[in-house]
Amino acid sequence: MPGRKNSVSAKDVAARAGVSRAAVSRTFTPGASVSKETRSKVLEAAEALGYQVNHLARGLISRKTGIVALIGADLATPYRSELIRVLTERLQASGRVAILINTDRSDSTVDVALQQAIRYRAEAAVVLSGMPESSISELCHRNGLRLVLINRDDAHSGSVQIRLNDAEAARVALASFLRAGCRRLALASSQAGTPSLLDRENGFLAEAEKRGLPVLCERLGPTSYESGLALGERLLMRAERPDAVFCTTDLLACGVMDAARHRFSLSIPNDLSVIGFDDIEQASWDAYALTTFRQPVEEIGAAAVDWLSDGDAADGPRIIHLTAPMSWRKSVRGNGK
Amino acid sequence: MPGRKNSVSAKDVAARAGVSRAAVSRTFTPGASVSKETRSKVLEAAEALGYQVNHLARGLISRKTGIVALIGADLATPYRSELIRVLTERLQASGRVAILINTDRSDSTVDVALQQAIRYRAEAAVVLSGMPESSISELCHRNGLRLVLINRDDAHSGSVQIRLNDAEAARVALASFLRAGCRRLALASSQAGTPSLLDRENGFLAEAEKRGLPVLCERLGPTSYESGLALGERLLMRAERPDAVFCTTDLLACGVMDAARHRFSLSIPNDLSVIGFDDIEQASWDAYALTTFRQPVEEIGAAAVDWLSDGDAADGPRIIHLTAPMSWRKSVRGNGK
DNA sequence: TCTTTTTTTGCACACGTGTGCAATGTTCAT
DNA sequence: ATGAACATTGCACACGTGTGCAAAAAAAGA
Repeated sequence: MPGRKNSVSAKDVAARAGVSRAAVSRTFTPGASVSKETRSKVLEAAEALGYQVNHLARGLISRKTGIVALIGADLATPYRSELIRVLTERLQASGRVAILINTDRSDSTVDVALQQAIRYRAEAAVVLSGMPESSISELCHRNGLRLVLINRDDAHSGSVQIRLNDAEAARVALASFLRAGCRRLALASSQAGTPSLLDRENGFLAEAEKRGLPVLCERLGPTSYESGLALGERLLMRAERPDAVFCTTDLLACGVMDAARHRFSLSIPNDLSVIGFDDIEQASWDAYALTTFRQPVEEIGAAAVDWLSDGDAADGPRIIHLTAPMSWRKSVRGNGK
Repeated sequence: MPGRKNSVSAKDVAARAGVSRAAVSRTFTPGASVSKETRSKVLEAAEALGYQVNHLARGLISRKTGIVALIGADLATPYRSELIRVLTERLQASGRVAILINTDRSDSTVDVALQQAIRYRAEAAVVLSGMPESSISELCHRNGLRLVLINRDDAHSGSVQIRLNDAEAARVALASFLRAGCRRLALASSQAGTPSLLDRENGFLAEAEKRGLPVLCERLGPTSYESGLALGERLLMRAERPDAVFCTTDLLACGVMDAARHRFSLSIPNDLSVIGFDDIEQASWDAYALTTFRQPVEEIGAAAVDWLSDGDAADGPRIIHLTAPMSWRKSVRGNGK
């Protein structure tokens, strides 16, 4: 009588098929020993009753829940949402399921998110932003929760980091500006101060200093379009106006470009060259045609899921390095050669 | 010895605190009867061991998993990702957790997504796009999975629909064009043919017909920026070029605007007025300043989560109507009055 | 046909938790 | 001091599943 209670269980199916409950369990367990005959009887009964294996109970006994937590802030941001799309797709393809946990920008909420992941016995947590406190990281390790840290540093045991060549990309950006004939350089960033942002900032500044070039530098607010607008206004109001701005994020770059065009009537790239980072979808829109560095989201997703599937192949901390290739469009003078 | 196995359980905590396992369970169950003294002993031991309640086991026994599935396609789209952000936030605030399931645009993948939701004994599934087949919908009902359908029609028992005043908004768009002095009207939409898109299309066309006005009508591809570009080219190549385009989606509108500006050198709103729908973030960017209708995402999220919390207050099918207010910017001539 | 090998099946236990029930300990009014 | 009312605690069962183990059945070999 699975009728009006809640959900139908293996016992119900077994009763209807006239077999033991174990036979039902084995039918839905790949590689278990069931005869063709009972298998088909079970499948028929399951179909008729609308039976679905309870993954919670299965995870309870087999210690494999198939759950992976995605933890991050600013989930609706273009780059972040794209990354989430890729990760969920690849996790599903590998038979897992993603739970999505929203944090604000404070690190402490990352900690409570991780605790939530532990409560649901997630196999792993992918941290997209913010840094777990090291004590929590230890807690995760003790509870068998593996950690994937994207664009963070300072990993602990039982976790991977996935990192990009941020500093290198920033150096390429600088070289591109110089090749285009730009001389009054500027750097625009947010105040978020995440490791990847810092690498981009420092990469750009260090290279400029090595070449003895001054850089106009502004940092402002969160990483958003509005911050970009404000950054653009601040930079372009300066006495000697920059003719090239490296923005540590495409969102900032879009804001800077709009400020230049609509509030200073400048033409891009004639009056101002701009380079961003992330290659969000809007960067390819005609209104921006932004030269930028492409986040290798597919590769990041593949690397993360592959590492999860590797079992305990490498138990120590690991670092995976990926590269963000330049995507040349029309926001910098010349053709990039 | 919780040491090197997997995770620490209530039994371990009980042993360390010198109490029964039931006491541990009660300590972490709000409203259960525990003395101050044992409670603190338990909490101390739990802290020391890094104990986290196993929500899977808890859900198994109490039939309340706290899991809600979000199911949809095009997860990285601005409107979709914003909705997901709101839903995850509100679900978390109500003590639940969201699992995110990606589908492609075919309805059959929605069905397998729902089965996945059942397997994890989700309390409810929020369907953001695509339509579950009615047999699957029945399966959900039988397994106690409640359904929230956003901008779909044809609901079954034990489910809510959340719908917008799409047709009404389309009529307002038409009226705004006329008030601005536009006469050569056009409609741009994708071929997705979802209920909300159809309502917007038909609302616009029906109102135009009632007033005896012809409408240039194009439908093309999926709902994306690229489709908008192509739609813009098609419409603006016509012999008598439209001076107003209602786009059923902001993404389409952005494409149409860029086509008009960068491929036909038209000025907006002087040569062409544009109205969109959704109010994605980019609509407010200076490059677009798009007049559009705001998706009440916060209200949608609140309505969905409230309905979940209502228990079985209303068991029959329900429909919640929300309105999308107009957001007046600068892509239509005049000031909207 | 009889023995040996292999496959299939059911029983029973385990996973980690919530909770009814009875027993025990505590408070309070009389 | 005594009984009643009450708070606290432990036992044991239940939730739905996977799987080792032994029994049974089937297949294979002689």
